Amino acid sequence: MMEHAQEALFRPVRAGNAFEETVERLMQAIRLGVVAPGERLPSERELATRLGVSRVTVREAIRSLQENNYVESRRGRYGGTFVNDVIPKSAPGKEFGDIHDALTLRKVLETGAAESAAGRSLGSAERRGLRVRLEEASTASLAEYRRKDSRLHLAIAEATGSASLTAAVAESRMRVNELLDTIPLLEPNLAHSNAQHERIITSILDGDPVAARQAMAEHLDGTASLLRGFLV
Amino acid sequence: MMEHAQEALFRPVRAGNAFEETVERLMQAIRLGVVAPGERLPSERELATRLGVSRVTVREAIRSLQENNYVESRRGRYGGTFVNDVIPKSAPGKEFGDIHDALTLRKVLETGAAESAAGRSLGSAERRGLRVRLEEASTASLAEYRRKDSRLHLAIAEATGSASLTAAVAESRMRVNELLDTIPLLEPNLAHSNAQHERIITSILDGDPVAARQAMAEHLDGTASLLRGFLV
DNA sequence: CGCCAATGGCTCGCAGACATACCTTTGGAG
DNA sequence: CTCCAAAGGTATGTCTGCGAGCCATTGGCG
Repeated sequence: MMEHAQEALFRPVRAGNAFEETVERLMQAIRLGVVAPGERLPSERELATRLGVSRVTVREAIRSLQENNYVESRRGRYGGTFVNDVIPKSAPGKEFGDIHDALTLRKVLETGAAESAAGRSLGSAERRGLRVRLEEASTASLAEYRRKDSRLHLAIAEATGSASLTAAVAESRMRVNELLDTIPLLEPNLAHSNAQHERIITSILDGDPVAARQAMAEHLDGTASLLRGFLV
Repeated sequence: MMEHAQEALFRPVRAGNAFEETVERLMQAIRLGVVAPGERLPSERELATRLGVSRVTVREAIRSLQENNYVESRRGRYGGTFVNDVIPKSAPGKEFGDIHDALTLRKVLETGAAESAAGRSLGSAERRGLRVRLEEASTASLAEYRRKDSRLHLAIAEATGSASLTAAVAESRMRVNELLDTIPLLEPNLAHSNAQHERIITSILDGDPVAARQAMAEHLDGTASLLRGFLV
């Protein structure tokens, strides 16, 4: 019997209860900037349908986000639940094994996504989307950088045309962002990142998978060593 | 708002109910050969703990496997639930989008895993494990090939030292295996695969990430084009 | 031979999540 | 000005899954 493979296969079937999972997803959408501050979340009924949970559970999750000041709800038609500007922080407490695990998975997923995206023939809408995200990230302030950065990386994953891969990248980024939130973000890092983003997107749009992978790998290695340095 | 990233983030929070998820996991362990025919599954109590579900749910899942002749249970000390030799088949019914999705994710994960494994300094136990799995796969009969093949690929994922990556590979393989089960497996494919496995493992043991990735990519492209040919 | 530890087999009450229905608020359309 | 569609807010009965405990069976150990 393969002892180690069992650890992967016999891991818990559900990350938490329906409520916790739902909170986690909504947090992801907000922290990754998929729904920006000031924007509206889908309606409770729509979220319930799409997330596959009851509306009661969605409401409990939203309530918990309200109490932590992530969102505000307004009633009536054209009402809804809106994302606030202030985004609270989370606490650290990670172990080395977690860091290796998270960074290994991220590198595999994101370098693979970059290569895969570069290998496809992208539609004009997709090409424009990538350029827009790149522009947004490059002009972002320090405060909003992490969110714009995530949106760019998610756009790259989407450009692979694989929903599973996009979902995996989103989850992976959440894990890594939790780690990144515990270390400072400095202007020089930001400038460096922007230059790397430029190279990645150019390579993808040029249809050069090797260059895209290479550029993404260098980009990720930067934050990876930063993390290892700060946290170990 | 990023419309497409939402599809990934607002996907259902739970794949199915606890029972279905549990059946799925046990099926994975069996179909991927992590628990071989004749071997015993962990006890119900242990599975309940590790899978994070109640023992009642584990028992219902096992019951369903029994009814489909995957396993048999024996009571008493040194009893347990044992995997049968006969492994029933599943029905097809896939769409093109699913295939692209599954194959894209698999390629990203497995080429990444091969490269990552080759980039680590492996312990002697890990090196031996890889050689054993390679030997097992190369001497496998047609009937047992898929299982031995999966065990080898899982061993490669494990060699990255990332539990998340291993879990992702396991899930990805299950999806692709479902597709592979619908097309014939021929002797020439098998011989070809074995040669490729040889190259992959050699590259990993030699610590050559570029060669390992390249070899894995070629290996996967083989079955990928086979699949696209048969199913589209 | 008898004990007993570890396994599968079984039952019952509770808590979480669900489906459904209805109420309240709001602002644009007519 | 009225209406009403669409959003959040609330209540209730049902059911799945869980926890915990106990029973039944088996084979090795003393």
